[in-house]
Amino acid sequence: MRDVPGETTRLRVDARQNRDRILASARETFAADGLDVSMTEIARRAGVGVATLYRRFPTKESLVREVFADQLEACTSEVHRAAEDPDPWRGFCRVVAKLCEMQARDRGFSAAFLTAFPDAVPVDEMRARAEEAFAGVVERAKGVGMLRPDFTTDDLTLVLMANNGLVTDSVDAAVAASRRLVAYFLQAFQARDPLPPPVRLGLRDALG
Amino acid sequence: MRDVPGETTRLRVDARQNRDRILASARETFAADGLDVSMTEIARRAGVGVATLYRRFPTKESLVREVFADQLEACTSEVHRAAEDPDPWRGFCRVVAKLCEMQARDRGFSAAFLTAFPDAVPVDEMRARAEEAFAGVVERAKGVGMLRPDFTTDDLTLVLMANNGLVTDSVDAAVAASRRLVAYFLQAFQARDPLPPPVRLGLRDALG
DNA sequence: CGGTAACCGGAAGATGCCCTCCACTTGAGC
DNA sequence: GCTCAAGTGGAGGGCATCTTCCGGTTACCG
Repeated sequence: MRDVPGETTRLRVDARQNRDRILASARETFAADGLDVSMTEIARRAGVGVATLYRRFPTKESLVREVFADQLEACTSEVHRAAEDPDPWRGFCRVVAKLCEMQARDRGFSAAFLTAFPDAVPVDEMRARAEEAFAGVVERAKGVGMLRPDFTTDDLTLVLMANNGLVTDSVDAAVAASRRLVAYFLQAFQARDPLPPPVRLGLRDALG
Repeated sequence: MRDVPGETTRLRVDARQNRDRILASARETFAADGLDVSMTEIARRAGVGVATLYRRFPTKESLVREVFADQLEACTSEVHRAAEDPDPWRGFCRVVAKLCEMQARDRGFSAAFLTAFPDAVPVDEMRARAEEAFAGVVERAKGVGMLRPDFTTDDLTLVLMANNGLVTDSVDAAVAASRRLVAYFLQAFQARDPLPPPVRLGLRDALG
């Protein structure tokens, strides 16, 4: 009762355990079967009643958001890591491959990321930051002449949506298909006849 | 009453008209909004009661199958046409582009084709015949050195599934995205340094 | 033109989903 | 230990969907 409003209320230990079990169960189930799983089923797998589930997460959307918040965070950190790779092209390739693999491994994630709840605010915000970082990756990869000049950051969305279409029964099959897809994409994205990176020559150098 | 069993019973003219209207309405609605449209809605748009719809098509699956039967036929004929293109690489490119565009234009089609009712028998059968023809296209395109040797016919499924992921609000946006996707794919599929087509030299020619 | 079988539309049954209500239980502080 | 607010589970409300039922209607055939 005496807690600061707006701050997360301290939960009773059993409630805390139930909450954790719910999140774990939801994560697992969403990953395996996508977002079209009933709340009843999630509660059943977590070993709690459906009311317990709804007290913690007032709506299914809030549950989905909570479940995928950290995955989304992992995505953006992956982009930021790529932005700091000393080899711009390698960074670009790695981030594309990594994002696609994450998507392929978790069936619910891509649905949550791309289609399900497009007006989830923190998603959009984080997405915007990631996109900004990705733009940097793109520019650097173009700068060394490895990425084709007509590549745009929107093409990442294209890749992710395409990758999202690779729905299969088993996760392994999805990952394998995704890998091949990414390999094709990266070859298409590579500049036709990659030039050696441009060098900025000082006059001193030129005059020996 | 006096018709050969196993043959399609002759319908009364009003029933025939209603059946046609149902099919037209379903085609249109599935194309625009995908397969997740209620039978009630389809009946409403066709101007008939839902019972009429169910008398003609005992289940939703049967309606979907009937609606997309001819689209599927168009697909396979597209593949066969490509198999007869004098330029193998052009035939290959065209069939990939054409199939993807058809998919992008009709939102329900790709769903019906790839995911919704995977055990629809005529679908599988027709698919098998189309795949056989496509294998010929692939071989010829490889033969002239334009298609990379490690391309397999399964990659067409990869392309179609990827293309299927490009779900957008408007059809035009989907088609545009699909076009760009296909362009990327075709560049990736092209042999790295395409050789001029191999020629079979007879000794007569060589000895002048 | 009349009989009848085929046909029709809308109401209602069955199922599955998200979510709420409420009587009962339990952990936490004194 | 005792109190009681916080927590709990399952029944069921509201809604949407696919599908069936049934009383009234209509096209076909002789």
